[in-house]
Amino acid sequence: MNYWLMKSEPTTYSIEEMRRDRTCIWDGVRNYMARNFLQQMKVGDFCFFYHSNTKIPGIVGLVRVSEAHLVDPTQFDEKSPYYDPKATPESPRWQTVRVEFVERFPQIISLAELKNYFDPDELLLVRRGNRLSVMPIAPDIYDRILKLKLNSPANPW
DNA sequence: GCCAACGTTGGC
DNA sequence: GCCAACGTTGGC
Repeated sequence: MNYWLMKSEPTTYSIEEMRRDRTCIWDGVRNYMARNFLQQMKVGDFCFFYHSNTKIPGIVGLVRVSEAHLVDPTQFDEKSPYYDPKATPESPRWQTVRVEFVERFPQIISLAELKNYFDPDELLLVRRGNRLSVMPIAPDIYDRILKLKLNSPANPW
């Protein structure tokens, strides 16, 4: 079992939409390192759902991989903002996964809180200059984040 | 809105 | 293959 964190801007796709849809294809990732992590995901892996580029950035819920090794269909769609003219159905460039909703956390675990509790060497997310939208989470760090969720005082979101 | 950090592109 | 220019991410 592996653990991950995936970022989404809530104006693009939020945890509320994820809860409504129950499942979605995690399309639109156009960074090779992030794609390589997506390729390593297995059915049943857990992913933290992170809201980025918003007033209070942070982890807002949990999803689970329900299908692995999917071809991202948006790369072939000329009308999609994620269209990639260099990708063809014969040799696609971008793979991804389908995820299913698990839970929306009662409180956000804010980036500020995560920075307080974790060192940059344990959690990629709080490493300076990090821009990865898909990243691995070590199992022990995953457990500690879940405990934070239970213990963290109510904060606004 | 600013800007640091970083990835990508393309000329050479 | 180098590297300057440019575009994007995303916190603040």
